[in-house]
Amino acid sequence: MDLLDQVMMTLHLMGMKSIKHMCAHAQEVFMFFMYITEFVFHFLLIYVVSIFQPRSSAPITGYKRQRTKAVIARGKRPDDIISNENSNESQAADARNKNVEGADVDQPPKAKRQKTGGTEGCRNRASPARLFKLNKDFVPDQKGVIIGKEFGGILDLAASSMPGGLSQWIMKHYDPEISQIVILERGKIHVDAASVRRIWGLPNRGRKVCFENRREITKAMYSIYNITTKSSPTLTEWCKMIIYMGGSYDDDFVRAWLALVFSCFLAPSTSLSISPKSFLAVMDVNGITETNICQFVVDQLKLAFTSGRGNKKAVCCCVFHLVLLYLDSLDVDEPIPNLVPRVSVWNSDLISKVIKKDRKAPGEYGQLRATLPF
DNA sequence: ATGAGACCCAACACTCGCCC
DNA sequence: GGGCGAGTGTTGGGTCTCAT
Repeated sequence: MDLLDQVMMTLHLMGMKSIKHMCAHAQEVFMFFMYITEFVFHFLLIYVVSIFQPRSSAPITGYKRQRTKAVIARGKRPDDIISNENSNESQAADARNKNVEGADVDQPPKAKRQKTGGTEGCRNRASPARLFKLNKDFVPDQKGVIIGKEFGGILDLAASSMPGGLSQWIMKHYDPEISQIVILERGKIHVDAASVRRIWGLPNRGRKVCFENRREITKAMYSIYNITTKSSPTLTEWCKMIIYMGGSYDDDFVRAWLALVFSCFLAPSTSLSISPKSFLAVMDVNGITETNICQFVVDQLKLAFTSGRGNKKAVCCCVFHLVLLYLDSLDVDEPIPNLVPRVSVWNSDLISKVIKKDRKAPGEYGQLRATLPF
């Protein structure tokens, strides 16, 4: 609230009526004088408090602190980030920001730092964050049934976010025609069902995954989970529903969790609702181990990157698999456990450490040697 | 009804540069 | 050189609109 708002509110609270009316009676002149004095006192008090009040009540620790209003008001978005171009507009915008914060108007804007990568290309809609958060709170019995369905690799997800720069770089080097990550002068990494099995430990045998809308299956799922809304529940609502199951580890729990895995990680759409396409694949919980999930992941990657979809802004497949596959092929000069599925090894710390070593330049990777036969 | 895409928002992570 | 404040970039989750 700015100073003017505070003054207006004070006036309102003090019940300021018509001054003319107040002066109508001589004996009230003194009262009016007192009133004005009180008003001025309030004004000064508010002004002094506004000067000394802290900008945020949050504790200031390192770089984790509240931003000033000018920055908080509107976060940077991909379209805004034209950062390294020294355009007049961006410099003017910088100057405006500084003005808001009371900085010296005549100072030239500081040079912007280099971009480190990010979302200037396709935006990956498959995020491990939601699953990472949800999985943390599962009880051992719930984890047990998921492991029993050979989806334990998803539970082992040790990284809470995608390394943006590297994933953008890898997406540029993925060739869907031959299903390989092709890095010039270094070789190729095969993206096949066996690689998905090695990284994620998902089922790699049996029938093809049916990933399509079936009205009767959707109806049945809605009935099981008591969904009465016409439209699909959002992923957030779906997660809450799983949490509210309160540690239950029956088929309904597994089915709901699997639908989430498909909808937000293995084959996400740009929509943030649970995808009814996944219902057909997960309806038969006991048959999921006889469904070739590994091949499905590979097929989804191919589909997402085929030429006809090249102009899309969002990539709806498991890009994280490409990232882990690449990282796992590098010769890192430090001991990395030889566990499977490999996803359990690659936690956020290790990923960022290796990425740092592999970075050639902002947005460019390939510094480390590869150990796998390219 | 559903998915695709653009845009929005906020929290967090990172880097730079000042100051001691 | 290290701590810290401030600015900037990244990311995940959201809404809305439009096409199918």
